[in-house]
Formats: sequence, C-alpha cells, structure tokens
Amino acid sequence: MNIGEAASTSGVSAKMIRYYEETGLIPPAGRSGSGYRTYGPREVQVLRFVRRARDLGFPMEKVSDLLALWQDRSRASADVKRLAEAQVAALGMRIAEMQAMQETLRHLVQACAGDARPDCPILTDLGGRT
Amino acid sequence: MNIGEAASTSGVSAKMIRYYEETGLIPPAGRSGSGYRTYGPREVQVLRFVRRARDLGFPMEKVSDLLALWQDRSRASADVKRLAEAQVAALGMRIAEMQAMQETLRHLVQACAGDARPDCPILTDLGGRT
DNA sequence: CCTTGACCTTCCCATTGTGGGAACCCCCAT
DNA sequence: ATGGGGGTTCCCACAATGGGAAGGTCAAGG
Repeated sequence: MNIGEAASTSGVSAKMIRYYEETGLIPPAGRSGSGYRTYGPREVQVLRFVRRARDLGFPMEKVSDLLALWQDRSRASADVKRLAEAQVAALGMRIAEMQAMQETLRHLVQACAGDARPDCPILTDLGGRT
Repeated sequence: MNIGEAASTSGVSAKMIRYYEETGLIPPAGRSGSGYRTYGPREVQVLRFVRRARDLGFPMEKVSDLLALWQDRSRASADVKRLAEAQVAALGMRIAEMQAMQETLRHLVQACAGDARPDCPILTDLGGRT
C-alpha cells in the first residue's frame, strides 16, 4: 500500500511517517518503481506502535528505545518496565509543575472581584512588589 | 542599566529580552550612543511581570493581553479574571491529559513482571492486537 | 596610550514534533 | 488525452528557549 493508506490505517499522518523515516525512527520504506513508498502490514504495525507510544507521552527518543526492545525477542521485560516507569515519573513531574501553577492561579482568581473596577490582585501580584 | 543587569535583576535572560522586544511583546528599549539597549526600573518591572506570567504558564500571547490590562488603568478586573480562569482551565486540560497517560502507563507497568523474561504486557499493548 | 576582559550587538542554528503549501511527477478511470 | 487524486521533495512556520560566532565598546590597569 502507499503512504496515504498506511497513514489512515495506522493513525500516523503521511507527513509524520516521512519525518520518522527521515530521522531514523523507522527504517526507510521500500519504493515502487516510480519512487512511491510502499508499506505492508508489518510496517503499519510499527507505525501503530509508534503512535501509541507517542499517545502515552513518550518522547521520540524513548519511542525509539521501546521500538528496539519490541523488536528484540530476547529483551528483558525489566528494561521495558524501567522505561515505562521513567515515563510515569516524567509525567508526574510535569503534572506537579502544572498543578502548582494552577493552584497559584486559583488563589489569585479567588481573590479577584471580577467586576468593573480596575483593582485586581492578579495584576498586583504579577506586577510584583518584590 | 544595560541588558545584562536588567536580565539578572528581572530574571529574564538577555536573549529572551531581545526576543520579547523583537516580537513586540515589550516595546523597543532605548539605546545608548553606542547602540546598547538601556533599561530603567520601569522596564525591569515589566520584564518581571512577563517572567511571572510565564511562570504561571501563560503563553506569550496571553502575557501580552495581561500586560496590556496591567498598563490600562481603566481596565475591569473581570477581564483579568477571565484570562486567569481560562488559564486555570487550560492547565486543567493539560493536566487531565497527562494524568490519563500516566494512569494507562501505571496499569501497564503494574502488569509487567519486570524480570529477565521477554514477556511484557507493555509492549504487547503498544504492539496493538487491535 | 594601549591592552585586556567583560560586556554589548546582530545573525544564524538547534531544539520537539507537527502542519501547510509549492512545484512537480504518476497512475487510473473516463 | 485529460482530470483528479494520489505521490515526491523542499522550504516555511509554530512556541520559547539556548548556543555560539563575528565584531563593536567600555572601563580599568599597566
């Protein structure tokens, strides 16, 4: 199949497929006589794998590691688990950062009258009398 | 003062100050005879404002809006509050997305033995038996 | 007076992934 | 043969930030 079909059945855009190939995340696809990239079920499955890993927030570099493990029949599940745990932790840190921002903002919002008057603790705080 | 001092007292890097100026977030700084950007306490305060808004996760475009409101003595606090609430909501959405990823990953991690054997539900799931 | 080192200037490049679009080629059905 | 819907490459853009090169400037000390 051509790239369009591979894209729609894998959920990865044609643009991204080419990019993944270019950056070496996936191996170069085969080419038809006229230069079209060709894909089989195997390649589509790889694309789907990448898609899901990305959906779980893994950065491309880690996706690459996961992909290598996936294709290594003699891998140790411990290695996979370690990557996944690291990602859980990475997400946790980002979540915590954003929650801290949100908390701060919530306090400020709560302190703001939100009426037609100009007085606003939010701006006062941002203005910083520090 | 020059840009270096403005940077260190505001917490915004010199690089970013120039960038903010270039993109119009802040007005062009004055220049000394030899072309150096010059800053006063007023400008530093603006930079600090930007810094804090960014620290709360506001994208530059919203920072620009906040900055305009900050400098508008006749603003309504309701407008500021609305921006802040939108940011709380935006953060909430991103947090929720990441929590969903984290939750999924946690389940997978839990199901993975993490030993020397190759069997791993994490990879099986990513591989997609869909 | 001149050198040295710290500072400033602009300009370009890279990042992380993703999308948009131009210019051009190809294949199939009508 | 022609038209439309593929495909190909290449360049541009985003949000924000950092790195670094090549060159101008300023102040201090010899």
